[in-house]
Amino acid sequence: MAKHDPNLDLLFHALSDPTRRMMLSRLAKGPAAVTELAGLSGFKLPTILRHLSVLEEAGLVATQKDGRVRSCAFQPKALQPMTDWLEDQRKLWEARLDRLDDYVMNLMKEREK
Amino acid sequence: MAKHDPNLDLLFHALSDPTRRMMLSRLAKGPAAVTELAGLSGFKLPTILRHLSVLEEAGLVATQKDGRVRSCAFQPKALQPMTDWLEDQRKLWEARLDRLDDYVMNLMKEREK
DNA sequence: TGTATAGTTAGCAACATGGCTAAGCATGAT
DNA sequence: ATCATGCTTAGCCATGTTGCTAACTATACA
Repeated sequence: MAKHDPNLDLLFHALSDPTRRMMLSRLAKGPAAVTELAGLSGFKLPTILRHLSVLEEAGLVATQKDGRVRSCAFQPKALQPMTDWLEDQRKLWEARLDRLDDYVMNLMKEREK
Repeated sequence: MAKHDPNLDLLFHALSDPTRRMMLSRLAKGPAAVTELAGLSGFKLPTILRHLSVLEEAGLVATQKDGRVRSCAFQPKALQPMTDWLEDQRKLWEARLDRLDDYVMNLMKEREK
């Protein structure tokens, strides 16, 4: 029940950009170098590096250098806080529906009297 | 297989702010007026209205005026594109693991020779 | 050693975001 | 009719984001 999870801010923000989502989709299929990601997106290298650092700060991508090439790898576990949040919301929503249900049932019982 | 879904941009962006997530959590429990949302957050009304419009544009909240009070309601269906995207990513990732698995199996078979 | 390749860094410009105050409008209560 | 309430709009300010170019570093290859 995190009141103000900065991790979620970073996660959702990272995913709110189509270029970053494209990068992630590529990386979900396997690791790739920065230049390949740049090629796929059509953006210049510095731009991609910035996006990459956003993804890294959100924990969605881990990178390491092999010689002069930086290899980027998708980190699926980083999505967990998001799915947890979704689940929390669903629970709230369903509890609400349950209460509504009770309410309606009571109304119907009252009517029968 | 949306190449550049602007809907997802709006969705993820809307969820990237803690104040907006707090508003959503409140609304998941049932409808509320703008003033109540402002009270919960501690921010001023205009600020909350701005957040509200972001949530509305993402389709996450629907509002309507009853007299002079605007009632806000959570729209859980709006989360669907996000869960779909998550599912797509998961598939990509698992396909990758499958290919890795095949690769390792082949390696082991080679070794047996 | 020299040259091409792969990143990296600094910094600029345009625009978006998130907070605010002040002033306005519409509705409900007296 | 008047006043309080609840929302709405306009506009300001500080900061963050997203693209770029230019200049730099570091590694591989000949």
